This record gives sequence, structure tokens and C-alpha cells, in this order.
Amino acid sequence: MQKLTQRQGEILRFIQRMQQEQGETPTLREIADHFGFRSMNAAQSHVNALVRKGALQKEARLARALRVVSPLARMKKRVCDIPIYGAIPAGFADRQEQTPVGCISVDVGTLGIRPSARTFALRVQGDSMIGRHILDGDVVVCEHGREPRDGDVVAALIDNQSTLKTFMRRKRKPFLRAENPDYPDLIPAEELVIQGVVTTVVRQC
Amino acid sequence: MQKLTQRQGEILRFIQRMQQEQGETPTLREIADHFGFRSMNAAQSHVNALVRKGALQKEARLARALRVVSPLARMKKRVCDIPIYGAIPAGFADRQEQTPVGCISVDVGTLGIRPSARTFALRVQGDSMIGRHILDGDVVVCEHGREPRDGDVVAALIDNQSTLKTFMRRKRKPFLRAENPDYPDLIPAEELVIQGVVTTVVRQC
DNA sequence: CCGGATACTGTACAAATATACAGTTGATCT
DNA sequence: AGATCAACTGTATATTTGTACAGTATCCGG
Repeated sequence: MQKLTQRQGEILRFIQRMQQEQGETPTLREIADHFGFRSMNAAQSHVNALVRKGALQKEARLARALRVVSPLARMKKRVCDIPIYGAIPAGFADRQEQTPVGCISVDVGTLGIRPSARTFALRVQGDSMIGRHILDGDVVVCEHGREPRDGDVVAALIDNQSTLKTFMRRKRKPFLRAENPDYPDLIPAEELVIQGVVTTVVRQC
Repeated sequence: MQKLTQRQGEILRFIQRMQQEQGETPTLREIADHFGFRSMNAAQSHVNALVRKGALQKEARLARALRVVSPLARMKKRVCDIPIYGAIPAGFADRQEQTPVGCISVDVGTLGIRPSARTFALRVQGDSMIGRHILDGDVVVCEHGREPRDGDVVAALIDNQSTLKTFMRRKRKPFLRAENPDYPDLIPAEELVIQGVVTTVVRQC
């Protein structure tokens, strides 16, 4: 990629910012307006220069069809949004009814997260899983409805509150092991509602 | 939000998917084409219905100016892409030169990550920071150039390789403490290049 | 059986937008 | 001095796109 002028860099950054904030790339007129150009052609020339230098891609004649070219953008395949719930009440029937307290957006490819309608996230309360290096305040991404394997960390509903436990089997019977002395060590899994299997942990330091 | 018809749901999902994959929302004609409508008005009516029901927002007369309305979308302010490097060589001069091995995309608001040009990510090798609950294979997001505070985890360049250490001071002199027996416990920080301060940890289970 | 909503076809038009062409100014390089 | 390029102004035009209007068929609740 050829080197850009300072002005061209400004234009490129503006396009990039608009794309992130507004979800759409600006039109030539919007670019011209933002920089105070009295002629759209100023914006047009810059865009053409950026395309020529390989920093931008364009669909000819289409509106708002600019694309910022970057090694990152190429690697970023698809971003999916995962809702964060404070605590999940019992039924888990209709997720639309839940009010998410936040949202994390991750791109699928790199982290190996398969986006599905049954993916959600929880903010961990308490140090119950410190033995598995999951701390208070961490956000765990869970997949609902997946069959847990031995040793998987699962979110289970205990006393109308989501708690993390380790899933395991003893003599073919499924149990949940708490990694916290405050809770009984083994709980038969049949009595409980397993809300999801933890696939990812996010910690903000 | 009023309930949607099945067909309206299909239209909405298509718009949403295009926005994620292409970065832009489709035009009425593109919607019509995709669903095999012979008349744009079919698409137009659906879009109007979606707007009326509150599932979609629109800027009148502007091209590709649809917006999917959802509690998640409203919460998701701004997604920024962070490059993942395998290992960062010494100079750290021009990030453009580095070849990222991956990319994570996170939304800023919820996780409190401030996106800056100096933000990058590393894949952790080895259990050197297990004492801080950072494991082999985790991805750590770092901020370059920030002044580390006592107890912060930092990425330092040792033997031409990035290694995580805990930053601390003894008698006002900065040191790096390794949480791994294979390394000497205390290293004067002046002799080393601190590449970044860890702000976030991401673990894929 | 009627009214309304849904789900379309078909046509026409105006606004938004990209594009093309002609020119000016200033800096930089040869 | 001349050539070249970046960075603009100004005007005109073709294309894309959103919008409006007219109409048909089906389904569903009252």
C-alpha cells in the first residue's frame, strides 16, 4: 500500500470513524461538508487517490459503498453481539423479555465463538470459581442448550440465581462441583437447571 | 415493539445480516432482488411496516440509511478492532509493519476499553502469570505507552520475546516481578522495554 | 360479509448521489 | 523555467435510490 498524504490520512480516518459510529460510510458530499470543501470534487479526488493507493475500496456508482481496506478489516469476518445479563431467572423461556445490562461484541473467527441465538453472557459475582481462574467481575460467555462435557464450567440456577459450577460425572451420574467452600461440594445435576456452558471468559483489569 | 410477521422477520434479519457482513444496509432494490420481488414497493412496504412497528429506523430520503433497532444495538455504541500479535519485536516503531495474527472486536462501552491507536493484543504463551489467573492461550489486550501503576500486569520485552510481568515499586524504584519460578523474581524495569499495560484478558475455553 | 392488514405487481418521479470535465493555486522536484 | 502533483473551486450530467400512487389477491377477526 502506497504511503498516504496527511490530508488523505485525515479523510481516511474520517471515513473509518463514520463507518464505526454511524454504521455507514459517508457520501462524497458529507465528506466535503465535514472538511468544509465547497466542491464535492475535492472529496472525490481524495477518495479516488485513496482507492488508487489501495487504502480504500469502492463499488462504482453505488451510494455509501466505500470500504476501508486494512489487514484488520480483512481478518475481521463477522461481528456478533452478545447480550450480558445480570442474572437469569428461572424459565429462560423468552430471551426477548430479559433486559440485558450490557453487550459485548466479538468477531467470530479469531476467538472461535460460534454465534447462535442461544449465546449469552453473564457477569460473575463472587469468587466461586477462583479455582478455575474465573474471578469476581469477569464476564463469561455461555452457550445455552449445549451438552456439557466433563470438566466444563456451567452456569446453573441455584436459589433463583445463576452460579458457576464445574460439570462432572461420577459413576455415570452427572454432578456439579462448586469450587467455593461456601457451597456444598457436589450437587446432583438432575435437580438443577443448567443454563449454559461457558465458552469464553473476559476480564477487565 | 409490536410483534412482527414471519415475512417481516425475514426482511429484518436480511437487513441485519447485510449490515454485519457488508457494513452497509441494503437498498430497497437490493432487498427486492434478494427476495425475488418484481416490485420494489414490496420491499418498501415491508420496510415501512418495520419502521411503523419500531423495529427499524430510517433517515428519510437518504441512501442506505436504515438502522436496526434493538436493545442490543442501542447498547452497542462503538465496536473497535484490536490486532493480535504473536510476538512484538523490539522497536515497536511502526505498527503498520507488524503482521497481526488475528483480530478481536469489542464494543467500547461495556468493557470499558478505550480504543486508541496504541491498543493491541497478545496471545499468552506459557503459564508465567498463573498467579494472576492469566493462563496459557489467553489473549491479553494491552495499551502501549500508558504509565503502569503498582500491581499492573505489563508486557515486557525479554530476550526478544514478549513476556508478562507484574509491575511494582520498591523504594521508589520500578521492578518487574515474574510470577513464574523459571524466571528471576525481580528485574529492574529500566533495563527493559515495557510494551504495554494489560487492560483486558480474554480466554476461550 | 365487510374492513383491515399483509403481501405483493407495475409505473412514474424527484431527491440523493457518484461521476466527468475544466480550471486555479501552491509546493516540490529536475 | 518547466513539469508534476496535491488540494482544492465550480458546473454539469448520468445513475442510483427513495417515494408516491394505483391496483390485485389472500387471510383473518368481528
